[in-house]
This record gives sequence, structure tokens and C-alpha cells, in this order.
Amino acid sequence: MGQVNIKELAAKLGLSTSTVSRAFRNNSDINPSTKERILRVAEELGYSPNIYASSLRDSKSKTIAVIIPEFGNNFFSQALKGIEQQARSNGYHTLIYVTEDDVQQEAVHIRSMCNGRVEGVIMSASGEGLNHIHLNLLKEHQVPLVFFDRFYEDVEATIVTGDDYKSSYKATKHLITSGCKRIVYLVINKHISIGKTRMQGYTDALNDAGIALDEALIIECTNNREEIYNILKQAFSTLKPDGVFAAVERLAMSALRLCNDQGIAIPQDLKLVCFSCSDIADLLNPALSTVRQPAYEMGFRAAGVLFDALKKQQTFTPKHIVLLSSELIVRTSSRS
Amino acid sequence: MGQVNIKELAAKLGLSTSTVSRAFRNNSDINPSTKERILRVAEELGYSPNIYASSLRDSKSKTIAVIIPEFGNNFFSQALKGIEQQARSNGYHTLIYVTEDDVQQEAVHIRSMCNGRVEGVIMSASGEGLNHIHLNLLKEHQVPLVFFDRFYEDVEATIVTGDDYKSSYKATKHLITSGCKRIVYLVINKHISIGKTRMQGYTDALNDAGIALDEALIIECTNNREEIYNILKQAFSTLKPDGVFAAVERLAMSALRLCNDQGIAIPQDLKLVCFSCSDIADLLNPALSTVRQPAYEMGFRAAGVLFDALKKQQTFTPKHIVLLSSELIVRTSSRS
DNA sequence: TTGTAAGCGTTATCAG
DNA sequence: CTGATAACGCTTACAA
Repeated sequence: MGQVNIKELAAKLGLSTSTVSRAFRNNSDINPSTKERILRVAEELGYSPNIYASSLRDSKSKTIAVIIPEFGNNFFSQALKGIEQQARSNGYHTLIYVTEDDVQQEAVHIRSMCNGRVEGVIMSASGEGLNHIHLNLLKEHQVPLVFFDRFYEDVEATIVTGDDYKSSYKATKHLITSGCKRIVYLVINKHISIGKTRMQGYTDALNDAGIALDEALIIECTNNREEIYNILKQAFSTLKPDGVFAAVERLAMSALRLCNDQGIAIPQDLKLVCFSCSDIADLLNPALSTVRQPAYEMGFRAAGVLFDALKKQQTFTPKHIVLLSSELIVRTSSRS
Repeated sequence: MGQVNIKELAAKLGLSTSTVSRAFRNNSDINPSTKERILRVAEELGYSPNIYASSLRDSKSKTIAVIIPEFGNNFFSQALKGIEQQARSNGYHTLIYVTEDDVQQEAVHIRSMCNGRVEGVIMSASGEGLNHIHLNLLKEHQVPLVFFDRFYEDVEATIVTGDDYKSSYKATKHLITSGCKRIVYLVINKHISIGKTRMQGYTDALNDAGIALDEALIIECTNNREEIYNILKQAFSTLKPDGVFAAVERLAMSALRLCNDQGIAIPQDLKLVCFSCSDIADLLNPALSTVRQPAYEMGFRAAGVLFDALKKQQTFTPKHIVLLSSELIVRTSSRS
């Protein structure tokens, strides 16, 4: 690095390193004019304190990490936006890690965070509810953790998530009252936290309406667009559903595409509702009924919880769940 | 931090700190069995080398920074995905900074990167082409920089961007040959790099078709959905356009919404084409013609350039432009 | 193959 | 208000 360091700067100024150091802190006793002179020359020389030395000195990194399962969908980018904004206004730096839905990756990332790199972690879980000893590392290293959206139930940490059960129940009930009898549930993985919770809302709504649960109507998909399409094509042709409740946006989009291709009329032949953070659901053909999660707010709040803990010097966040309510927005795709 | 350090670990093992340190490096001379024993006990005690101490020692942070103007749109999340993936496979950490289209913020972020925090920067510019002395800081501190999408022409760095001029020309020409006579150009800011380049394609296409440029048809919008809507409403009612070319997705979506609301038939009354990375353009009402930028690839390539430079120990990236071609996908919204 | 020791750039403490 | 000094935890010559 073509870096000037504090020693050189001090030498050039005819001062000690301590005095120079003080110029960069706000609380220290220092002659205002000395301070000003130091800052001016520092500016000229392009000096600023090496953060690794500082961090090493007082084990503060002013950095948080965000771990998410995937990237490039509306939900996570909006949540991330909320987190980043919160971090920025708290003067923190934000490291971002993607797991691609792989718990192994998650573990790798977590491990890389236990050497003081970050002061706290915000994450949306990738795994299934078992196998997360890797999170104990954070506890051991006293790095506070906050979950958002997807979480591990047995890990002690604050959770900020949506009222998925309730909204799923509501969405399913809405389909039922709109006349649907054979409602399929589309999900990536019915065992992970959100897939599971949302399914529970679905099954309970069916149950309460006196509709027997047909396991065949629960369709597990993948993350790949072509695969999803083919799975749905196959499933729709054999199952003849008249309603679709999709746990994630991507699945609903493929369903929509399939219906358009196959001439299945929405909402006449089939009604469709899904979880989605898309801001153009109203422009789709037909306009899509959605359960809209407050993604931005979720990120913002989760980060807020973390920074509160950090301010209080807490080494963990209390086991506590913050439920943000989602909104069921009925549009053409599920009108009766 | 409840951190074990190398000294304690060494003591517990009856070894010196150097030997322990060697166990964590791959190249050093060390007895394999000693190494194994060290690693095992380290695991037990939850030890891993403090990265700030390491970074301080050999001024390597294994971290890059990404600076983007905004968050939560398809383009940047996909680009980010490409960058993150590249970083991950190179064993680097990724810091993310958002400027909210504010050059001041950009400067603040840049400044915070010149103390060794990062080894390189990938950024999409927020400013207008002047006023970027703040980037000299990176050069002074020998931190290599790569631009993607939006750049500053006078800054020496590699640029990875789309062939915006060509695609804009093509898109506009397509509208013209589809019969449009009064094509409006929607843009957030016609002076910044992409807004400007895309406008050039638009004006040249008009020109080559013998259509006189009408400045009134260039409509500058904001970033706010309601404001955009109102601006367009006003503009459309007075200008009566029969074609729309939007420099960014968001503007086209508002145009679409407006037309839907006002009963302006697309493509009969008005044809619409826009830059967009949406993967559901085909599902819109009507299916939207788009210029699709290779966002993911752009991020991936930009990061690739940076890591190449890093591997070669270069302190800068050469002034050089990589143009990735966009694809004009004609759908219903602009069919004649 | 292992140990010793210097030093990376800062800052808190203490003394002046 | 300013200066000297030790320490943060690690790595790498160099010595053994």
C-alpha cells in the first residue's frame, strides 16, 4: 500500500503519534488548533488511520454480516436494503454472504465470522431445523445474532419474521370462499421453516373448512425455472386443481406462465394467490393476488434489534419473536 | 470477545506460537502430525486466527467493496449476485455500500475504503461525470477499481458495461419501423452516463429515420413511483405519444400502469419498449418488449477483472471498456 | 521441524 | 494539552 502511517505523519508535523491519534478521536483532550493542523496535513497526505490496527487495538470492527440463502429476488433485495440503510446510519459496514440454500456454505460463512471480523450477524436460515451446531460458534464467540424471515427454532436469538401462518391461513381461506375445491400448495421445501409454517396455514384452513387434506396436492418444486415449469405441467394435468397457493413468488410466476401457455383461464378455471414482494403484481396478466410481506421493514427491524444489542454491549439477542404482518391483496387472479 | 488467542492455544499445546501459526498456513514447514494435533485442539477451543491481526501483519484483507447507487431493483441484485459469487469462489469477503444516487455518499464510502479495509472496489457510479476527485483517493492508496454499468469517463479504470448505445438505437428503430411517429424517451436523468448514452441511441435512430428530434419528448422523471406516475400522466395527455422508450424498467412500469388506467391500448395506441432485467416481462399485461442487459454476467465479469488485477498484484485496472451485448426481446407491447 | 523475537499501525494509560 | 510506552494477535525471518 502506498499508505502514509501515523508515525510518518507525526514526524512530518513534529508531534507524537499519540497527539496525532487524538486528532482523529472526538473525546480526547487536544488543542483545537493542533487538531485542525493535524487534520489538514493528514488530508494533504491522504492519511487515514489503518482500520486493522484500530480494530486489533480495541476489538471493534464496526462491521456486521448478513447471510441470506439466495440473491436476486425481490424479498431479499428489499430486506437487504433495509439492513444496509440501518447499518449505514449507525456507521457500520455490511458484509454480505449468500449460501445458495446450502447449510454447509452457511457454516463456512459463520466460521469466517468468529475471528472478530464482525460484531454481529443478521441471517435468514438456509437449513432445515437440525444440524446447526455451527451457530453455537457465534454464541461461543459472543457474536450477537438476529434472524429474519427464516430461522432455527432451537437457536437462542431474536427473530423478526412475517405472520406467515396467519397469512397463509387467510390466503387459503380466501381461495376456499372464492369457490376453490382442489387447491394445490406450491413450495420449494415443505420442511424448512417458512415452507412448513405456510403449509400449516394452508392445511388448517382446509381443515376448518371441512376439506380433507390431499397430500398429493402439496407440490414440492425446485429453484430452477424450467424444472418448476415441468413439475407444474405434469402436476396440473393430473391433479386438475382449481386453486393455487404458492409459498414463494417464483412458483406462482411459473404457474401463471403455464396457465397462459395451456389456455387455463385465470381466475375462471383456476385461482391463484402467492407470497410476493413484487411491486408489479398489479401489472401482470392477470393482476396477481399476493400476500405481501414487509420485506424492507423486516430487514430494517432485524438490523434495529442487532444495533440495540450492540449499543447495550449485549453478546446475544434474547429469544423473542417479532411478527410483522403481511397483507393479503386480492386482485384479479383470485376473484370469483 | 470470549476469544482464545494463539498464545493460549500454544501454551495449552506446549508449543510456540509460531508453530501454531504455521498449522494454519499451507505452505509452511510443519510436521503433519503436529499440524493435525494443533488443528484438532483449535477446533475444540473454537480458535481461529484473528483476522485483524493477520491483516495488519501482511496488509491483506481478502475483502472487496461494491458500491451501487440503489438497491432493490432487478439489475443491481442480479449484478450483485454475480459479484458475490465471484468473490466467494475467490475466497473474498464482500462489503456492500449503497449511495442512494448521492455522490456525497459515494465519496464518504470511498474514503472509508482507503485505510486498507478493502483490496479492491467494484462500483456503479452515482454522479454525473464531474466532481469525482474522491476517486483519486483510491488511486493514491493503490486500491484497484472496476466500474460496471455506470462509470466516469475520465477515471482510469476498467469498465464493464452494456452496449447501451447500440441497443437503444435498435430499440428506437424497432419502434419506428413498427410505425411510431411520436416516441417519448423516459429517463431519470439524461445527463448521467447511462441516461445520456441511451438518449444518444434514441436521438440517432430518430435522426437516421429522418424524424426531427423534439426535445419535449424527452421526459425526465424521478425515482418515486407516485411522482413518475404523475409526470407521465401530465406528459402523455399533452404530448400524445404513440411510442415509449424507457431507459429504466421502473419508468416503463409506471407507463404501463398509466396506460392500463387510462385505457390507452398497448400496442395499438402506443408501443412500449424498455431496458429491463425482469424475468417476468413475458407475464405482464401486455407482455413487455425489453432490452435485456446481462446483469448477472456484468457483475461476474467486473469482479473477474478485479480479481485478475488482484492476482497480478496490480494496483489499478487498465483503462479499457468491456461491452456486453444486450438483447432486444420483442413482445406484445411493441408489436405492430 | 520448531522456537525466538521483531514488528505490522493503532490507541489507552500514565506521566509530565 | 502533549509525549512515551505497552499492548492488541499474528506472522515471518532467522536461529537452533
